[in-house]
Amino acid sequence: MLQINVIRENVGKVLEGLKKRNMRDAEVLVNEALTVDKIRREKQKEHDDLVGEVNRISKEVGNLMKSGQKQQADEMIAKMASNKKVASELGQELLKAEEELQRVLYLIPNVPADKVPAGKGAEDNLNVYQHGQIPTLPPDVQPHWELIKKYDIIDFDLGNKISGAGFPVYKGKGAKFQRALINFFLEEASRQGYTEIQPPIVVNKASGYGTGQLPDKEGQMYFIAEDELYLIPTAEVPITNLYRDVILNEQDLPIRHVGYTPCFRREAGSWGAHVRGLNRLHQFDKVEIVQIRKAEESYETLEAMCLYVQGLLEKLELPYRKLLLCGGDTGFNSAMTYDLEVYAAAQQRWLEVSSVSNFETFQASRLKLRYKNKEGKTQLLHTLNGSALALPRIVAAILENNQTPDGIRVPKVLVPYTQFEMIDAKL
RNA sequence: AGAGGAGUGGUAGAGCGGUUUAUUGCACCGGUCUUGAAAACCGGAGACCCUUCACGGGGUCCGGGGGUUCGAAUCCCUCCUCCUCUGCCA
Repeated sequence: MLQINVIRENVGKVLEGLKKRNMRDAEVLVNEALTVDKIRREKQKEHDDLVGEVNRISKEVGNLMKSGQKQQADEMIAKMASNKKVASELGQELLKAEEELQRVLYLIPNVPADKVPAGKGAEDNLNVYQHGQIPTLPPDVQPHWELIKKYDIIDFDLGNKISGAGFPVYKGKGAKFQRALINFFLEEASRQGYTEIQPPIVVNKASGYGTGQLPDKEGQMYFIAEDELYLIPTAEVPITNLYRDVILNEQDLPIRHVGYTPCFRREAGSWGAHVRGLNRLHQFDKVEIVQIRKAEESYETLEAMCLYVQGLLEKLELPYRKLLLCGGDTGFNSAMTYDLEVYAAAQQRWLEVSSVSNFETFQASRLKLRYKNKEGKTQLLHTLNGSALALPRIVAAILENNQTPDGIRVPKVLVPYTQFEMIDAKL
């Protein structure tokens, strides 16, 4: 959520930034917010002045009562009755204005950073870096959805039976490979100084609002109506919300966390032609890194986090490219996002495996996540996160790129975790 | 899940309708003393909103929400969380 005082003081810059997102009604929303804010401030002042007077008179009544001047007290009470009524009405109006302002602010996305290019969608993203050789595979190369059947490691039919589409069952070496990847990612992050967190995988409404999934992505999360809980779409939600309503001390910073969780996404309306096999799932595993930083160091941190994820891809021997997302493709909450995509040689497609974002104060202002600086002033912090990494497409790329006549070659760095070097015959 | 008890500032813990602008201890910060520190003494300290160039002023906050009252931390309703006992269960 953008802060209203920031919008008020930088209308031009905010509008110019939002233009890069190629969104139609930015100006309308911003103007609406400013109008409601003006009303809110007027009501606040009227209300406070009146309540202040009522408070003063109440105190006098107390004194009169105590000194036994009941009649005079009663007179003052009578005189105050109308003031009280007006104050209560003003209070209602103020509340309404505040709610209205909140509602509008929730609809305004983050302002993209200066470096973010304007653009409509994926075609306008900037390819800023590419690494690794695109593998040349023999003509009889198989896509991963064939390979998982050949070696009986991931079973979509079984998942269909017990749950539904998009809930695969991992079996044998397939299951062990998942576990190996999760452990590898967690260990690598720990070694870099990230503190491991194992959070709940359901969250309440307040957490959904805290990181911005609500109200923007209401229909995209699984919801348990009976207990009013949401299945998390990413570990970002519970981990970042650990710091909701928190004022940190400067010496507590920076905060660096890593966590593994399954992630749940309804993906309503997003199944298309290229969605096969592991490319898109309702439930998948992901290791997420989260950082909380002071404003002045957040962009440096974004680059560092990105380089860390790139390092993981290099250790896994996967060819990848790094995209700086354009305004239109940058998520609602993010000020700047890099996507990392690996090349899956059989599909001959780039698959997004990580998204690393700086949210600046957008989440922090919803979360009320602040720190006390050296001067003793409380300031909003910046939040950042990135996938490090999401498993299914990594698995897809490794299966496709590393296939040999004898089976799938496990990347060297994973062998200590898998305890096997090839995914071949059934276990 | 049922019965009972409890939620107050960083923490412990008083207050249970009107000198509460929330007592006090500890922890914290500043000062005096000291070469420095400790001790002692003195002082300070929260968050949010509105207003002001600023100094300052006003309002809100005692788990959340609602109510009673001229006046609520204090009384009532409701929800949440924690503790004890009982039940159930990985």
